[in-house]
Amino acid sequence: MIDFEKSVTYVLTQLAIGYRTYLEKALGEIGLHSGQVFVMISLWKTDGQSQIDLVKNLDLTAPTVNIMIKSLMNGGFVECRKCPSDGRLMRVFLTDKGIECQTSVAEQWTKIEAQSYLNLTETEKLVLAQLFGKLRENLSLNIKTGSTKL
Amino acid sequence: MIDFEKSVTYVLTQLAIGYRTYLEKALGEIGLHSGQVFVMISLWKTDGQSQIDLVKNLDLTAPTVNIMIKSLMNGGFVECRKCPSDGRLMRVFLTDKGIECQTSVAEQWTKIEAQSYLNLTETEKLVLAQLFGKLRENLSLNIKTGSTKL
DNA sequence: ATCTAATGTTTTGCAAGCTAATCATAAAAC
DNA sequence: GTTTTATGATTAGCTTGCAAAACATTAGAT
Repeated sequence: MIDFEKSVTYVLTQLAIGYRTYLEKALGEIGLHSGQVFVMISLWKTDGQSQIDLVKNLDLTAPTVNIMIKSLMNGGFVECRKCPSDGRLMRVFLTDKGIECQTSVAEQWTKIEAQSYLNLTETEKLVLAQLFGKLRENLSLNIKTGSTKL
Repeated sequence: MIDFEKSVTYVLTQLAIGYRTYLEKALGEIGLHSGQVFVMISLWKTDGQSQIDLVKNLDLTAPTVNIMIKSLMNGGFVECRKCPSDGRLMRVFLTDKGIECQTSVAEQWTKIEAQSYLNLTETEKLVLAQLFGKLRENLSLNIKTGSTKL
């Protein structure tokens, strides 16, 4: 019988909950939530994306992104404008507030990274990044091919 | 400026979403959901725990566990009995169905693990476990001491 | 030009996590 | 013995993720 608690699935899931808690606390003062910040990260890279762009870039679903954008609009971080050339598209643009808060977010983010890396050597950091890459490959393998059945 | 997308926080969060999706699909036929299965894993180890026991063992909050137990009761996986010696405690016991499904869950879980490990050597598996351990330490550090402020 | 397809957004309804507040019971103080 | 305090369970309300279905608009077929 498999030892659930030592499995990647188990440990990684637990870690992710921890990271979410950290993010919530770190972003609370800025006015962002743990999920919304990922939308911001994508917009800081490429402003004016449509929802479907964000869906693809963030690997989330349309309803998830849709709701997050609404919250971000309420918070004054982004604003939406219908694309004039294609009425279906809703382009999302950063407001000044949305642009400016990047610095604060980066600060908080850097602190969490530093804490994560507390007792890791440079080599270990590299190895971790590599292993994460492999895990991601392995998982997305089936997703991309569509054969999600296990 | 920090490269958000290459950070542990970012990558690990994305991975966790992937694992959740996998779990949902793998457990769907069994009738369990991705969160509930962690309660089951704890009960398979120690049956008859109270909610507060589960909260501590799973590192979750009381409301989260409370709702999961309700769902698990609805699904017929567990049943609850008030502790006769302490009326506050609600002990959670596995039903036959709850005990029996462990085999199926282990099967599915093993498949996900196998897929995770597809292109990893034995050494890499060990290193990954070690690194996960360190991350967990680093994160829970502040949590345990109470100084959650960043 | 019209009808159908496809594409993008939104709504609805669920599960999973949280905080804060409430209720029930037990333990402790007095 | 009564009151206060502490503990465990629950409720209410939020964010975040999903699937499925509905809606709006564009593109394609005829």
